[in-house]
Amino acid sequence: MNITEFAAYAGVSKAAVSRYFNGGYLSDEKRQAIQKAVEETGYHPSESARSIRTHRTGLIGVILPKLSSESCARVTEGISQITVQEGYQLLLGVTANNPAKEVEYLSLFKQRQVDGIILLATIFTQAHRLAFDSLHLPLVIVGQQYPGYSCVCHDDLGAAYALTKLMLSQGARRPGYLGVTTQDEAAGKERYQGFLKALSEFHLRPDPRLMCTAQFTIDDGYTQSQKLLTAPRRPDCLFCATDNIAIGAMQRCREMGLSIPDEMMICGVGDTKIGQVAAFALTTARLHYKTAGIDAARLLLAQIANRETPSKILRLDYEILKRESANRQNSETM
Amino acid sequence: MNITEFAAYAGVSKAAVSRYFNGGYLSDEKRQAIQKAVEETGYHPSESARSIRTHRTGLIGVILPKLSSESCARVTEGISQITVQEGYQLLLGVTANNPAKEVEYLSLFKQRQVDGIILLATIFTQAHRLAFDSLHLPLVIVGQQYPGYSCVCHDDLGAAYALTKLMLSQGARRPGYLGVTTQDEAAGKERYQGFLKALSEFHLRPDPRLMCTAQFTIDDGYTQSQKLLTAPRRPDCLFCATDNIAIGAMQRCREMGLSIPDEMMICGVGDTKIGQVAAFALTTARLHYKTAGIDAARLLLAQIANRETPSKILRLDYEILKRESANRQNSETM
DNA sequence: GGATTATATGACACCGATTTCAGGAGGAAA
DNA sequence: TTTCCTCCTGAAATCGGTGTCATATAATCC
Repeated sequence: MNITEFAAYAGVSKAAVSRYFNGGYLSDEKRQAIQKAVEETGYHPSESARSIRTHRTGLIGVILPKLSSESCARVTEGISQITVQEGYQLLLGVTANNPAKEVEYLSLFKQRQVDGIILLATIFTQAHRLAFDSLHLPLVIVGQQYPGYSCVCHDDLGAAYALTKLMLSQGARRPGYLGVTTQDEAAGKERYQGFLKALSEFHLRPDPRLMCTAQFTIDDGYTQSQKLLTAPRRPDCLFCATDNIAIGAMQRCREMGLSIPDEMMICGVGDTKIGQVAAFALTTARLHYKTAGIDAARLLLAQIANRETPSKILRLDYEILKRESANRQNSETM
Repeated sequence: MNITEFAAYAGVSKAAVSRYFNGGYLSDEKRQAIQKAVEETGYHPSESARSIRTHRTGLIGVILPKLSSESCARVTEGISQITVQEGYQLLLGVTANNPAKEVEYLSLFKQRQVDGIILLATIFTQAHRLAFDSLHLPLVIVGQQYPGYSCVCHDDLGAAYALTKLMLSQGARRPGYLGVTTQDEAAGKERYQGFLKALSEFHLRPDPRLMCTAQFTIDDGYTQSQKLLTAPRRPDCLFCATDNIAIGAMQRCREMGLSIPDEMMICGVGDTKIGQVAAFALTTARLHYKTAGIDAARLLLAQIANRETPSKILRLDYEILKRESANRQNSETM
């Protein structure tokens, strides 16, 4: 049923019906007639038709690498919470960790004329720059910083620094590093720099033989940790760029019979569920994923409503959770 | 830029432009002219405008209780994989475990004229029945069975039966049950029946003092397990309706100093990451969540294309993963 | 050669809404 | 009584596309 039929059914004009749904002068008499007709027919205006006139779709695009990653899911849940309150609906773009697909979704969402886009960013390429600049749409980036656009990100450097320092201050002197690609500015480069900063504070030189990168998975944490743990002089503590990687490394340590935390301390970053229930509860930095989603959504809505500058940077803090995996009860120093 | 402006720019008629994007007779000459103009201007037709005529939006609605639940995320990832291939995009409705919101989203998505809906169902109410019947839209239900509609579900009864039997056949004689509300037909009622079936096969009577329900979380598994584990004669094995609950219960066991699996065997259902890395690797039934998403998407697409009956039931099987938490090396019987 | 068919074209009606606009009715102020 | 404002109304234009249709040309068939 369309507005013309419905208006006839209700005995009013199309304009009156439109005013009923969108506000505008309308006598009580007609208002009630329409309300009654709505109840009887279940009529509701077509979103497609209305967005063709209003140029707003009530849609927000969310682009993310993987749904089954707890951090992404939590960010998205934060986004959903806020946007739904304001009557928006979420359009999902899952890239399967393929940066080219991020760009593809930007354009796909643009075609669909979403009102704004939130990008859970991973790696930036030249194509990203072009896509951003030709987007002409409110955009908020989560997890990475990118000049000229609104971003919500974590204090990756600070968290990595604090965690590494925590291990060093408990006596570790041969720190190992199991990170992710430095193409990822936040989880790769920033956390690496945090690690280095802690080392230099303890007058330690980074040892390339004790450093390695992995994918964002438990499995690869397990696989890649082998090189480090079988090195001639193996590390006495291990900073891992994510909880998943840390869990994988920890499994390897258990298999090798290394005692945790005495022979080997381990840290992750993120504070996902998995670290809490591991054989040795994982020392990690809690990152505020859901808050990031909430803040990103608020920033985006403000941008849509033109209440906010389109390039505001929000940096969320972290919280160190000192648990078994890096907690030496009889540590010499604290 | 709209089609009229663009047609003028390219030096052709509106109809030619439409044919360019939708197929239809078009001379090479015009085709090239339009292609050139597209490259120069970046023009693309408005989805809203086209769906107003075609009555298809290229949108599929997915309604789910929680994004940060691994099982939901995996189903959704399966859905995304298939639908994206076919050029559809996903509209997300997160209900935060509120069945009323499921109904709300059904109507919201209908207003938006999505081409179909996939519902990761939890609990059915009277309102659901009404909403389903007045939907008039392709619909596939995942995780539960509902007569008259296409469903993709797991063999919940079979999995629970097999797991319980696995524990009983290793010598357990006082089985405990930590389930979820039986309002949930699949995870609640079916798994409960599977548990009972195994008991009766071993000529055991269910003991109400050893049975309890919990929410779907680790925390509540931990909380609710207390009653069972501090019962006068505590159980010697525990069937938990989900992995999360099992992990919570296992934490409690460790704290109480119960040796696993000798004093207490534990099972979960689902095979989520968390069970694999727990202190004692969790015995569980792998449910094929991603496959469920894939199948549901295929079913829905077939329904949209009118190639499939709207009430086909798919029941996926399971796979028992016998791990530490319920694996007595020296078990008397197998 | 005439009939048929395949290819190609653009004007125009149409999809289902919103918004403008001209104007009517009623009340208050001058 | 006139003027002005507010409240209310529906016809019509508009948004940006798609689909139909009448028409034209060229190729093919008998």
